[in-house]
Amino acid sequence: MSKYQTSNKTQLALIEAAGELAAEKGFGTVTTRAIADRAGENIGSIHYHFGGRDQLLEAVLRYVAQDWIDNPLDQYIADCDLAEKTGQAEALRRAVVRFADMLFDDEKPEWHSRAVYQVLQYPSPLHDIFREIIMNREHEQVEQLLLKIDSDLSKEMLVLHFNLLLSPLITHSDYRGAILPRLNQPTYSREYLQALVDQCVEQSLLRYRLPLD
Amino acid sequence: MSKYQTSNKTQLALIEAAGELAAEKGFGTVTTRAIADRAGENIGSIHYHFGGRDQLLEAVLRYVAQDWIDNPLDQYIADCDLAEKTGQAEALRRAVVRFADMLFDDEKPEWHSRAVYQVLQYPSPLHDIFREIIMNREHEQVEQLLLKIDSDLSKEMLVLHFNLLLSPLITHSDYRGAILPRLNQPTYSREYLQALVDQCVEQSLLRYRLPLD
DNA sequence: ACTAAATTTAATCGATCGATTAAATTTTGC
DNA sequence: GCAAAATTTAATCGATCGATTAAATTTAGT
Repeated sequence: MSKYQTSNKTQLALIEAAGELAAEKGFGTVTTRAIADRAGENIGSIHYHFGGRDQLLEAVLRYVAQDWIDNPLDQYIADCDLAEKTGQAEALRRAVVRFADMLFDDEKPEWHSRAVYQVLQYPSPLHDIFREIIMNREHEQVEQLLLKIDSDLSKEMLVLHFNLLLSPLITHSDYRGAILPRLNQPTYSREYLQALVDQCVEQSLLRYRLPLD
Repeated sequence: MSKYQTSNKTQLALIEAAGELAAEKGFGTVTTRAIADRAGENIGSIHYHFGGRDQLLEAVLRYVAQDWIDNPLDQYIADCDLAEKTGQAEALRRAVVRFADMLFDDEKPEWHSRAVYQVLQYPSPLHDIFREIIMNREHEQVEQLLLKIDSDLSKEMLVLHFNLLLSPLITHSDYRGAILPRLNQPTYSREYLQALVDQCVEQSLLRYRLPLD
């Protein structure tokens, strides 16, 4: 298995087609036929390469997860002096910028961010896999930073503050289909995203009484 | 049509069953058989009373929407003097409290809030209906308040600030299946929700330089 | 209680789902 | 370029989907 060159190309085409469709219609409603059609491949190849529909969707999740794993927060804030208030403020900003990059960077296919978070909405095997391979790591990275800023935060409050910091980004990703029409824009403009990031950063800097600049 | 007493009871049972299932698995994956089974009714009744699966799901949406329509923001902040900073601050708090009540009040069935926002995630007829009957009204109410607080806000920035104000509540509703396990709690505790609301209010009071108390 | 209308029920329709199979084709090492 | 392995393909499987139908039952006015 997986000996010939064409195998990889087929698998990638199926993953990308499945990811696109999942982003458009949701993981639960994507059919093997629609995937095969968009990928220009055969239904049988889904089962040959992945074992079935569910395993292909899991592969989609792991494919996107790799992008998050390859860009850990640690490497974004490696040169920040977390002992200093100004270093903490800069690290907080970079945490927001990184998260926004992961969700809105237009060099990434849109389905990367669209496909990811939705699996958290309902109980499913994919839900558990996502929590294990992405969400836990993301929370731990951010919570580690928040603890440097305020060591009094309990485990409960760390969960809350994770959401206070990043939920505007998450809602802008999840509900872009509802928000963009209100903005009369086809995609978020660079200026709008900049304002979004700035406001996320500012309100957290205010919350932790860190220097605004 | 709709002449006998039993008709209303059957329709309500079907709406509630469909709402529960939609909240659990998503609108797209709910089947007529599952709805009929949970409601203790017959599949044929779905088509008899509503015309089909899609129309029943639309009825579910309108049923929940009525709860939002019956509790407009205006009546929550009617006695706030929006000309005064303290009145603006109090109105902002009540806007957050109201939204949290709509999403987390445990006197409402959980599926009310779980079912609502998910339809905004993908293009669909339900998506458009929801935007028309709920989302536009909610945005207008909050944006009207925000304009009283800061009349310089552009239409674009009003959209952004709506999300800055309320997105922590939205993510806590949408992702409760992912957040609650991190809190090791079956449901959000009263204390946690209080902290969530307080933080939402505080960060917006700080943003608009309104008095904290 | 009778009757006509409204509602509920069980059975069945064609379409489409994920999955499987065996044959056809392509790829790679030699 | 040959042979063996890997991959792709088309056809088909049973299960389940939303929808429909006609018969059975229930309801409400008289």
